[in-house]
Amino acid sequence: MTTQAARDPRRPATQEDVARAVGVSRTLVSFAFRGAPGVSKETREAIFEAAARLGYRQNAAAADLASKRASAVGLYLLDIRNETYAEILSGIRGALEGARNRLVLSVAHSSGGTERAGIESLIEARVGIVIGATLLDSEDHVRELSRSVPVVSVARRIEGVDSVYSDDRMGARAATAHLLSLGHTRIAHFTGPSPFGYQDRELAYEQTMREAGLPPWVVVADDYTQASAERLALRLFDTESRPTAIFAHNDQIALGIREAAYAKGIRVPEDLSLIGYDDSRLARLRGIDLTSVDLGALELGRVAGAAALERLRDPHAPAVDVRSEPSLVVRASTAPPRGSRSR
Amino acid sequence: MTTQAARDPRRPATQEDVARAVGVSRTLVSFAFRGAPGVSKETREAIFEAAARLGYRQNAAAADLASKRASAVGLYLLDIRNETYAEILSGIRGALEGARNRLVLSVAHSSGGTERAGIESLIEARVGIVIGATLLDSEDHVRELSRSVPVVSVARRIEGVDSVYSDDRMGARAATAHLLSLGHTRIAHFTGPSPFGYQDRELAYEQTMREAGLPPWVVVADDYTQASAERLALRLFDTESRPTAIFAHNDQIALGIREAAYAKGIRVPEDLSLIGYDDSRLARLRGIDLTSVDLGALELGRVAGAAALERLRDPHAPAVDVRSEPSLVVRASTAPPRGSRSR
DNA sequence: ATGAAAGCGCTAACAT
DNA sequence: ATGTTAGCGCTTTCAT
Repeated sequence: MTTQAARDPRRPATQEDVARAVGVSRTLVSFAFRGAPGVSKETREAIFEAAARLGYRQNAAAADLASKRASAVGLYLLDIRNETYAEILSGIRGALEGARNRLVLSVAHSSGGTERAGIESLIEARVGIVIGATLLDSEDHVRELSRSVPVVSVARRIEGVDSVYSDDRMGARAATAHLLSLGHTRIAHFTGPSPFGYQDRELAYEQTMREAGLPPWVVVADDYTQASAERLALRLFDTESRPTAIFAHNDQIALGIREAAYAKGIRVPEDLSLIGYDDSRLARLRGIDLTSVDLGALELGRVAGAAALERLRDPHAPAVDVRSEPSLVVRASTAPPRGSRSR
Repeated sequence: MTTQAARDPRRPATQEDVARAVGVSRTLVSFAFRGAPGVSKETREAIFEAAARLGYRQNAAAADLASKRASAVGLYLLDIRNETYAEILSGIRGALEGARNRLVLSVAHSSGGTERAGIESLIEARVGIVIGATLLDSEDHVRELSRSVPVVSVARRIEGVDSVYSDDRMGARAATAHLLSLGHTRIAHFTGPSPFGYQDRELAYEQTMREAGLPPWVVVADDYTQASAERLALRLFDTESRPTAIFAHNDQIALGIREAAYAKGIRVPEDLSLIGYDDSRLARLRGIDLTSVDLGALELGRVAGAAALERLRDPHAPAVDVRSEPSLVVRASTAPPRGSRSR
C-alpha cells in the first residue's frame, strides 16, 4: 500500500501503531503491556522500545470496556473544603498508591443538589466501586444503590455495605463526660440538620446528659459550617441564660461558636468551655487550643481505600465492618465553670 | 428465538437492552439520549420509560471511545491537604457544575513521586484536558506535555499554555512594603525549595528590599509545610540576631513560624511581625489574626474550570492568560518593631 | 510464541 | 423517522 498515511502526531498512538512499527500483531502488544506470558523477550523489548518512541499510552477506558471490568474508583465527597474530607481523600489516595486505579471524583454540589446525581455521574463513568464520604441517604437507598455498584461507606455504618467508620457514640460520650467531670451542668450540643445515620454524636450526648440527671440542650444550625454556627451562637449568646459549656458536632462549628464568643466578650474557657470534633489542624494551633475528638480521618481514608481495592478484587466477599475508636484530645478550651470550686 | 436469556440484573443495562425492550433499533436509543433530532415524541418517551425501568445509564467511556472525543477533565493537585488547593478544587467543581464532564483526580504522591507519573495516569484515563494546580515542571516540559493533551495551568503562568494565576510579585511586594512602612529593617523571607516558575514571591521580596536599601534575608525550608517551617524557625530563633519581621511564602509556613515563636516566648506582633500568603480560613480566626495576602483561590479555580471547558470546546483558540490581583489583608500579626517611635 | 477474529457499549455516517 | 453498518482501542478466545 503506497497510500499509508503518516501517523497524525496529535492522535494518540494505539496498540495498532506499535504493532505495525514492530511488525507484529496487536495481540502481542496487548500481551506485552499486561505482562501476560507468551511473549518472547526480544519481541517484548522491541514492543516497549517502539511504544516509548511513539509515545504510546494505554487507553484505560477501552481496556475496561473490552475486558468487561471496571477498575476506576469513584469517590463521592460531601465537602472538600472541610479539612476532614481532605484528610479522608488523602488517606484514600495513599491506599491507592501503586495500584493503578483511576480516581474519579464527585463532590457534592454546593447548591445542595442531591447526592444521587453525584453518584449517578460516577456510575456513568463506569467506576467499579464507589467510596462515599459521607453518604447522607437512607440505609435502604444506599443498599439499593450498592446493587448496581459496590459501595464503601466512610464514617457511617451501613448494614450489609462495606463500612469504615469511627465510633461516634464513644467520642461524643467522652466529650460530654469530660465537660460533666469539670463540673458543668448547663452543657449544650451544637449540630447541623441530622440526616440519616448521623445522629450518633447527638444521641450519645443526650444519653450521657440524662444519665447524669441533666436536661439535654440541642441547638441545630442550618448546616455544618463555621458561618452558620457563628450566626446561631451570636443569637444564643444574646439570651439571658446561656450554657457554660458547648460540645460541637465538629471543629468548624466549634470555631464558629468561638468567634461569636469573642465578639460578645465571652472568654474561652473562663466563661465558656468548648469542645469540637475532628481534631483538625486548626484545633491544634496555639491561641486556638481547642479540645476536640480525634477520629483519625487519614486512617479512615486509608482503610476505606484498601477496602475498595479488596472489593474490586472479590465482589462476593462478605461486607467489611471496620470500626475505629476516637480519642478525646484535651486542650485549653475546656475548664471548670466560673465560680465552681476546683475538684 | 426461544433461547433469549433473561437479562442478568447485575450486568448494567445497555442501549441494546433498551432498544429491544421498546422494539426499536439501538440508534434511536442513542439519539434519544443525546437529544439528537429525528426521534418522534412517542418513541422518545417509550425509550425513556424503558430505560428508567431497566435502570439504564449511559456508559460515558464507551461514548467517548466511539465518538473519538474526550470529555473528562483531569485534575492534578499538588497537595490536597493544603486548604488553598481544596479551594481551587472547589472552584473548579463549581465551574463544572451543570456541564456533565467527569472529573478525574490525580494527587501528587506524598512520597514526592514525580509529577509526570501523576499526569501520565490522567492521560491513560483519556481525559480531554488536564488542569494542573500547581505544575512544578519546567516550562518546556509542560509545553511538550500540552502537545499530547491540552493543559490549563493554575497559579502559574506558562507561555503558550492556558494560564490562570494571581500576580505573585504584586502580592509579595505589598507584603514586604507593608513591613517596611511599619519601620522594620530586619525582614526575613521564609520559603520552600523553589522549583521552576515559583520564585516570584521571593524575587519580588528581594527586589523590594533592595529598593529600600536593605539586605534580603531568605530562609529556605525543606518543603512548604507548617512542620518544616516550625523546625527551621526554632533554629533561627536560637541565634543571636533574629529578624523583627518575617514574610512567609504561605500561611502554613507562617503558622509554623508562629508556633515556634510561641515556644520561644517571642510574641507576635510585639516581638515579631508575621505575614502569610493565601489568606486561608486559619488566618482569619481570632487569636490567630494573621496578616496575609489573599490570592482568591476559589475564583482561580472557577476561572480555570471555565477555561478548561472552553478549551475542550475549541482546541485551537489562542491560549488564555488570566492574571488576577491579590490583596493584602492586614490583621493583628503585624506592628511596628519594638522600640520604634510610632510613625 | 504468534496471529485472526469476535466483541465490549457506544456513535456516526449512510441508507431507507 | 427509523434502521444498517462500520468502526473507536482494547481484550480474549481460539487457531496455528
